[in-house]
Amino acid sequence: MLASSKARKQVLTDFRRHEIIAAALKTFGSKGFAATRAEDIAAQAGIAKGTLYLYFGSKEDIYVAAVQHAMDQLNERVCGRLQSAEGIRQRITAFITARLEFWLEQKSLYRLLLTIGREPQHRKQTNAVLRASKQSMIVLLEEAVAAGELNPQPFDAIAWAALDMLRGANDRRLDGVATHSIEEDARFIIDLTLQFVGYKESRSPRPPGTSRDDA
Amino acid sequence: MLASSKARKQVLTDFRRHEIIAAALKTFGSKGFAATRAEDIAAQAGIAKGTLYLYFGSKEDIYVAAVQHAMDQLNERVCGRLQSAEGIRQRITAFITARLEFWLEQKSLYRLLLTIGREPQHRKQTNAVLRASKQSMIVLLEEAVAAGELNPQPFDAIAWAALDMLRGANDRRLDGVATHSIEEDARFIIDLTLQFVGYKESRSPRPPGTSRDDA
Amino acid sequence: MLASSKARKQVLTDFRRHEIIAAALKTFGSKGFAATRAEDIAAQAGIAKGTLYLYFGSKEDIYVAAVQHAMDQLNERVCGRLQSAEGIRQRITAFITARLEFWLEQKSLYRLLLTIGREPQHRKQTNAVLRASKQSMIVLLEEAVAAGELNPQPFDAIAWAALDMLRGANDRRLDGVATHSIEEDARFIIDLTLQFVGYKESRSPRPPGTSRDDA
Amino acid sequence: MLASSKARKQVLTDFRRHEIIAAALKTFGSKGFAATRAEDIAAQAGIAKGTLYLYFGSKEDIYVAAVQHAMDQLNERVCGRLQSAEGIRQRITAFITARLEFWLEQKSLYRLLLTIGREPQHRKQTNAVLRASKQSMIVLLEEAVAAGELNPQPFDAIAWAALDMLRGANDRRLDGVATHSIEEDARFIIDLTLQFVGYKESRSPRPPGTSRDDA
DNA sequence: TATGAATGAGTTTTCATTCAT
DNA sequence: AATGAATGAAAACTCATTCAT
Repeated sequence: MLASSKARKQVLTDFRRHEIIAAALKTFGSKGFAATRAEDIAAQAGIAKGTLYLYFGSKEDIYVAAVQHAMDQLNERVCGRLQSAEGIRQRITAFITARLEFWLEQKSLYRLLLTIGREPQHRKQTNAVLRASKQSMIVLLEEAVAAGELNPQPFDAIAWAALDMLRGANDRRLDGVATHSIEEDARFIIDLTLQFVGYKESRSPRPPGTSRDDA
Repeated sequence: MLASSKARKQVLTDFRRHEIIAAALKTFGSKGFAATRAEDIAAQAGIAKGTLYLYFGSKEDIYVAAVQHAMDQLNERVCGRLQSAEGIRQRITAFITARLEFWLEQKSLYRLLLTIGREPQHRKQTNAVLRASKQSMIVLLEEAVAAGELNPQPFDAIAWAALDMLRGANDRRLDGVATHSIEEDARFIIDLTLQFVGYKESRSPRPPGTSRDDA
Repeated sequence: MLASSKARKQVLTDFRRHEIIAAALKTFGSKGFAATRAEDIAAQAGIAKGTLYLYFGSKEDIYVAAVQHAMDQLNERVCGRLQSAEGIRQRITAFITARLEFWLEQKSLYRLLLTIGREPQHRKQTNAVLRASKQSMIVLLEEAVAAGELNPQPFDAIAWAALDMLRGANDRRLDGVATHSIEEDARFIIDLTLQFVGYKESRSPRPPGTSRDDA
Repeated sequence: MLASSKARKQVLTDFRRHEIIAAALKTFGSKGFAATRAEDIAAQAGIAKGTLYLYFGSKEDIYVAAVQHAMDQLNERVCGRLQSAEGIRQRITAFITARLEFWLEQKSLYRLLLTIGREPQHRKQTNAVLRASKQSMIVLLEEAVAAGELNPQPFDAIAWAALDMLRGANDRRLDGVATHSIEEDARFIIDLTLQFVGYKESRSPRPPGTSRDDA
């Protein structure tokens, strides 16, 4: 009974934290970090200023939590997409497209990462997030090697390159200066990436009972 | 005499402005824009707080001037490099390398552009700067078409891609997480770009009637 | 319950605002407007600097509120006095005396009106206040005409004259250079005014069933 | 020779001081005291900021000098007018009219006296100025007594009253809310004053060989 | 003597954070 | 737990005054 009460309390706390994070994302994203007052976030969340400090230690803490939350969401989204994707082309497409779509929905957070995320005090967290993304991409490519779709090779550089292009595409889209659709952007990045790693379309993805490198 | 006096005054003013810009770059670069107080810049420049406002109208004005100053320098540098470069490979190499080197020297400013440069109020200037860079790259490629080194094709996407990769390389280098040398980064970007636009080394750049690699 | 809570809050807010106005009057009055820092007012009110801005938007706002507050009080005072006054002599006496007494008690505010009240940006409000006073005086005289105590005539000039003398008397009293008592000052102004408008004491004020002009 | 050189220097210094005072009057008058920067005065005077401090110790000093200068001018003007005026009516008319005209020309200074002149730190000088004016008026009336135009009586109150009305007329004129011409204002004040002191027009001013009080 | 660049104390206002209710 | 009134540190910017030239 006591345990259940505690659990219930925990759920409530989580709920409040989440509400605050959502409000923070909206507000930070539209006004920027510096221009957002604690009160703005509270108002957006429909609570009082003081309540904020019951759930977070400071404005910065809220920022950090918001980023973490968003990254979790992004990962979830990407994973979901990858589940139903087969073959390196489809999988990279899922990886790229999910990211383009996600940030388009999360403009606010994206802008946040672009600005305050690069201020000295947050650079570390931001870099960690980016490195994680790159690592996921490498894993994708390694799996393709394992599946016999690609030849073994160092993937570090091309993974960064793909993410860099992805970032550029995002920037331009969110700045309203994009000239291509999400699909076109994705297609371009994927083509360029696959071309670079020497992928041949003919090598059908995982045709059962096929040996790897018989080019 | 009067003219010379005026000229002397102008020189002095320019000198002070430049001193302030230099101090601002250093301070903004290490503490970020928001965390830098006008007084910090003054201290770094070795002048009084009030003096700042004799040369600039506001903290923002200093930022804008600093960016302009740096862009001028960058352009000068790139132009210088291009002068002595022949053939598309050499020219793109110059273009990329100059940029990698420049920002490595101007870490402070680079960080500035990454943070405040992306705040809503500066997005426009920053985007203009980026678009100008992309345009330069396109010009480079078009010249290669004119010289018969490349086939005509739309270069917009690949130009953005190259700049995106360049930016990524810069980011990682300035964040201290780079894993390659400037030369390697440059080489990678150039290779990827040229490969994408269908450049064959054999088509020797402008030495008429000479073949390079005839594998 | 909610209503009562809101009401209580309103009362508290009004109380604070009033406290601040009182403190402002004291401080402005003794140091002048320009020399008074926001912090001085806060200190006098026994609150923190920032609290000021919870109740007023700026130093100027406090000034405007203080003037409004005082004018309300003055009007109330004068009205009260007029209620129990009969006949033009008694009524003008009430009108003048109430004003002399009021400003003697509100030295601070009086000084405020004399200084900042005449700065270009406040001239309008100040003039409105003065015009309202003059209008009251005219009404008084017109009522005496209606009551048959005075002959009809233009009262504008004499009303201004009376207020000018009143102001002079106030100035000298508050500057500590007055040579007469309030009663003497009042008596003088009233005599001069009534003499000018051709008032004869014999004409007893409103003796019922009496015709008007039988001089 | 040395003496002449010193004298010449003195003349130059006086000239500069006067130029500065003139500039100060113009600037203070239009912008108010607080809003006028030392530099504004210098610019108006066509000299450099630093030069100001060669002739005056501070902004306040300039203010004090400006007031003194203006009062000297006013007195000169009034004296001039009085020279050619005979009889108490003409003389008071001269006294009042000269003042109305003078301040109309010296709006700037008038406004200055109305605002900063009443700030605590200047009240003393301002009051001295006012008292001097009142004293002049009393002298005028006493002379009329000596000339047999008026009966001896205490003139203090009526002198203040006249000056108060004068001030009111000036205020309204400079605030642009005057409803009468200078002549009408003057006439009104004079009539009221003379009426109060029991002046009879028939008593021709100084008709030789006439006794005083034969009412 | 004249200058005007440099100074830095001083002012208003904002807002993250606390804490009594 | 929730509130929001109160706090006061901090920051941008101004301008009277100084002083080296």
